[in-house]
Amino acid sequence: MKDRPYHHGDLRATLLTLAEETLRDRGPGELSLRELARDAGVSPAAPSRHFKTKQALLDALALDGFERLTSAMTTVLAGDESFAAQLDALTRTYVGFARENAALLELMFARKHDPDAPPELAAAPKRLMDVATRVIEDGQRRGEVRQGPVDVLAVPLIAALQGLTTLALNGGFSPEQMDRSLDETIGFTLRGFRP
Amino acid sequence: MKDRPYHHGDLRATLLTLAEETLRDRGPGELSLRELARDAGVSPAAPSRHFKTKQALLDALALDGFERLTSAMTTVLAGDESFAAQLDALTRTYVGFARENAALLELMFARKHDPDAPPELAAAPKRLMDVATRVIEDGQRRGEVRQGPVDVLAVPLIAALQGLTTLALNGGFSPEQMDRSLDETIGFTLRGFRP
DNA sequence: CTTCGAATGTAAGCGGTGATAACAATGTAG
DNA sequence: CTACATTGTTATCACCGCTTACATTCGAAG
Repeated sequence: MKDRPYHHGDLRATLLTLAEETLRDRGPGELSLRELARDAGVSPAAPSRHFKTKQALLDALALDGFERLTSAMTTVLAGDESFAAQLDALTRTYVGFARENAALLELMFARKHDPDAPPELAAAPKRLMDVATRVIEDGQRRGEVRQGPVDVLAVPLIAALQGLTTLALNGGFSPEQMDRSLDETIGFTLRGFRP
Repeated sequence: MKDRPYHHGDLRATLLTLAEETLRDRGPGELSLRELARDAGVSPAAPSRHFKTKQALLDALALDGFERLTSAMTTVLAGDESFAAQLDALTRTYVGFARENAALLELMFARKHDPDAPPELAAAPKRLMDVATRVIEDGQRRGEVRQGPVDVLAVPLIAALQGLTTLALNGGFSPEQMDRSLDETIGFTLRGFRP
């Protein structure tokens, strides 16, 4: 029954999976390395081999979240539809991710990663914005978006998305309000970008 | 030397002050009730008389933050200037607050206050949005803002502000980038509201 | 003024935590 | 086969939030 092998074999991945579960349904801060170790069936000190510190575990989680969100937003932009359609898709993907990974998204944008976070993590938001940048460039090329430096234009977009979700999670919105606000924000953004 | 009175006299306020200091320059999570007690020169269990739990202390901090921000935004709208001017003032006040109270703002919008937070705290974001709502109503009355339900229209505004600040804090912006993005966001919002 | 209850602080201790150091088992490259 | 690197274990430290039982002080009613 208890002849578990001395080496777990895949502890790092297991820890990440378990951590994300706990994050999802009990929030960050409820996350304990010792508990993860227990759940994984290893000793309390074992996780330190893979994550020198608890913050490192959180950083890894956040980084993975950025990658998943960025990739989701990228793949949804495959076709060459109108700017309005792309914007709509982008927004709904973002909000969808936020709905299903609320705590993770919060972790991703929490200011805990300062000031000396792993460089990849520090660069992750930038890569997210690059997706928005591409959409805007496309729109400009089609004449559907007014001219201007794309990297600056992209800020209000991501900001609106991020703000909308944190507002939705904390502002005490009903789902219907959230949906209306979502539509409103899309239309709002569209107007803001109009030539 | 050590004939401190048995009763501190103003422990609750002292704790809040110390807590906000720690919050400001060491971030949340670094905040320890025991340490606060030490700094206040009081026994480790003393704070529990004023804040039954650590979360209660954080909630009080967040609530105070909401009140300060709301009041700051309200007072800056005294005159009856144009919508553009009011929007500008509102935005700069918000961002100014964010700059000076980064960790506090994060705390205010952190999803830790769920699902059974003190009702006043749950209502605080709503009151913040009410300020934005008033500005929008004014704008509509002047014909400077397009028609529509104000409570829905206000969402993109606050969302953009909140998103902009969290992006600024975590997105690795330089101050100049932040300023440009701020201007861009104001202009963006103005366009979005245009009739 | 005295008394007595409420408010506030203290002392002690519980279970839990993250981190580290010293040691043991396993995998792997030469 | 052997030496080394990796991964897990054991033991321990300092700290934490919280609770219970007790001490002191304050303030108001008699």
